[in-house]
Amino acid sequence: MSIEHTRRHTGRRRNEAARQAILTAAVELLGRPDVGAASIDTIAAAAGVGKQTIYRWWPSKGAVLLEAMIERANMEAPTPDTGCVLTDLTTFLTAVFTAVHAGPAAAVLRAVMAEAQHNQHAAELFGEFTAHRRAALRSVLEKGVDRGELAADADLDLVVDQAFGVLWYRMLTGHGELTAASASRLAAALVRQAAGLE
Amino acid sequence: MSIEHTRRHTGRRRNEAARQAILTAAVELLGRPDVGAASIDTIAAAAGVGKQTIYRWWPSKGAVLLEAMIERANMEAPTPDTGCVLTDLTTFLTAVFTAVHAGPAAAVLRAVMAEAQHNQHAAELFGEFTAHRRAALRSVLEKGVDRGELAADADLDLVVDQAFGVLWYRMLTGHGELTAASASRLAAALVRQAAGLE
Amino acid sequence: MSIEHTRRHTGRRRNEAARQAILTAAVELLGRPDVGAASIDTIAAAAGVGKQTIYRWWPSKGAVLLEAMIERANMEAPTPDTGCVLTDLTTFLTAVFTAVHAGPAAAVLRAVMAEAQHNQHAAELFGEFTAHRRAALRSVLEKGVDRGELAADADLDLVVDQAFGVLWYRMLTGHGELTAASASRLAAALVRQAAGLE
Amino acid sequence: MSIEHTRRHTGRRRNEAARQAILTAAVELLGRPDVGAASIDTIAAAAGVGKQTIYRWWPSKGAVLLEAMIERANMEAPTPDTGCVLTDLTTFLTAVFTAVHAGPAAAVLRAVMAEAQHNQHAAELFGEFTAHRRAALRSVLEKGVDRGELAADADLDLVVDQAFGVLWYRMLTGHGELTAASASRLAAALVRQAAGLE
DNA sequence: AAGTAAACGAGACGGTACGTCCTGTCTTCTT
DNA sequence: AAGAAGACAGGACGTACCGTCTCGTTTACTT
Repeated sequence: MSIEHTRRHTGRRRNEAARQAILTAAVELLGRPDVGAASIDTIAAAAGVGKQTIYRWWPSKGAVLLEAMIERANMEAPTPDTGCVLTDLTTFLTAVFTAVHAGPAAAVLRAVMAEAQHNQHAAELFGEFTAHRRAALRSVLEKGVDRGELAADADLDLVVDQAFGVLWYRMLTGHGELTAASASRLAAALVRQAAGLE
Repeated sequence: MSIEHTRRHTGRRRNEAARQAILTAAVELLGRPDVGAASIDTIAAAAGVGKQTIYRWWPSKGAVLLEAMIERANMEAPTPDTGCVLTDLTTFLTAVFTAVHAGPAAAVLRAVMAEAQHNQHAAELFGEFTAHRRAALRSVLEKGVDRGELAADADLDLVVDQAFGVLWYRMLTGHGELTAASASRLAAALVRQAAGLE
Repeated sequence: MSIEHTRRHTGRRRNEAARQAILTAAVELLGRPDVGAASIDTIAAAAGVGKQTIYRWWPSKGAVLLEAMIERANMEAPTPDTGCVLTDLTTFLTAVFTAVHAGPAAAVLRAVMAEAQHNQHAAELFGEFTAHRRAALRSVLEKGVDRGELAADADLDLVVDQAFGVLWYRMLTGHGELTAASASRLAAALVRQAAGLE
Repeated sequence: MSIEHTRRHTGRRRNEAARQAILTAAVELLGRPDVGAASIDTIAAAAGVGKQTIYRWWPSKGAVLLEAMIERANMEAPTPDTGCVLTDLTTFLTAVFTAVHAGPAAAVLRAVMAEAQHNQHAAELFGEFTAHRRAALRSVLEKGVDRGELAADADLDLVVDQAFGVLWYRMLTGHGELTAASASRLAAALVRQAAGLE
């Protein structure tokens, strides 16, 4: 028997309402046309929160945005399993492309990326996020390999990077559409590429 | 009506040494491990130059970095024409990947990208730059179509975006190698993908 | 009508140890060379006490310091009555000067004064304190008047302000000694001044 | 012949208008009934100035206030020389008392004093200021000694500290008037005290 | 040679945002 | 009910940059 229950926690608990208000305000401000409107000060003011409450729980602005992104922007796209890798991949990419195309997600993602380029904290968190996303997509492709739809020696990491590469490249440069049609074409091309050469 | 083509210019000319010193200092500072060390102030100080000399010739920090990138980082990759699209594409991507892999180019590119996310000037200039780069790569692929190596209905814009997408995605997330071998694999995969399905 | 004089008090009583710890910590921290080290947070932490325990019993930081001053710094100088006003005054001022000269009292007094300049609570409490101190000194002088040692029309309020004025002025500016010798000279000068002109 | 004129100054010069605006705003804000309204932020805002412009020229808020005090509050009281020490002292103290009694000077002086209690820079500057003021008053008294109006062995430093002590003590505690009548009584008392005892 | 004009190094300016610190209040669990 | 712990809103602090604006100096073309 372990003692261990010396003292679990003491003092006031984290205010969930404040946390939500901060994330909401962050997303809302990033959605504004005025780029750069989302500073820690303005987020705190918009959320009706002290700046310290932000810094108590997040190490940097990027971390706030990342969390907002994950929670708000619903980037947790499904990893479908219909038995057909083309269908699965199309579904996955369509979900991601349209999520980014329509809502405020693109602004948030772009801001997170920018933050990660000159902020250590943000870079690490962003790295974890993208790794997780790649793993999700890879698992979809691996099922295709298992079923023999894709070549056994296909370079899945490369395929994954091509998929997310197109997404990020178009989002960051602002060129090219991120439509459902575009996602379908990309999915088809990638499957064709990885299917092997009969 | 006065012709007035007398007196073309009066006063001191632009100091090329200063221009070079600014670009060099910018690249050098971005190469530092300390991210964020490259501000206009620090660049000016490092170059032994007044800030106004920077703003006289460039509209924003992003513009300085972009020019530094083009001139220093030697991003002007060749657009080879050997008669074989796989060879041409491999050459192109290898040049780009290794340029980014080795030198300080990656740091500069990442900084430019970050700048472009919250700066109008920088975004436009960056857009022009990437459009130019895409056009270069596209011309390589178009020759492949003309020769029948690639399918006539291949979505070349998508292929281009996949190529640059992988580059930028790996550079920005810091994941995945940007080696010559990696470039070759990507070139081969893209040609396979666009070759058509006979 | 219910009498209800059962249950005089319910709940835990005030913790005297906590009170002492707070006052001790306040004085100790003010004695530190690092000026400004004494905040409510640091006092609470040093005393091993919650902040609320401080605010439950004192309305402001100034009030804590004032109480610490009165209790610790032993500012409750005696109001001697030997039958000789010069002796009494010398004793009084020597006690005050040396108390301030030696111990941590000066730091506490200076902090209280500073607090009182931008804090309503502190100002009022400080006003009461100084009024009480003036009354004590005045009573010493009044006995001298009664005995005919001082002129009947002597401006005792002015004499009192001269005495405390020298003390505070030297303490706050850090100039001039606050020694026993100095106290004696001041006492003699004030008696000479107020004795009238025979 | 010395060369020496290597380069006197380079770059833009200090903006005198900004300096004046800062000092004016500081005094104006301290005059407000709302204690604590004078922060660096509010002073900068009221003066239409960036905060850095304040920090570029003054090491602390106390330094700003001190300079404002010296320049605005016209604390440079005259050091009269009429040949009669009582007249001179009365004139001097009346000028000081009424200056403090009427205008915004008292608020500024109190704030400077408070600053000096927890700020090294401010303390040193304040020390210089008060030393200068003491010297001025002392020179008035010394002439009285020279003329035989005051005792040759009078403790002039003590007299000076009594005069300024009464001023500061009354100002800081808010008790007692600082009127012309009050100044006259104090002058008379101090002369009587220091005149010697024949 | 003298005049004129632009570019230069230097650096002060008004602003905005940062991240830290402190105050006084409030919750939560423990004594 | 009081205490220790600690989160909360608010707000000041002092620093770092940005992009603009003087300064006095230097360099080059025009007269």
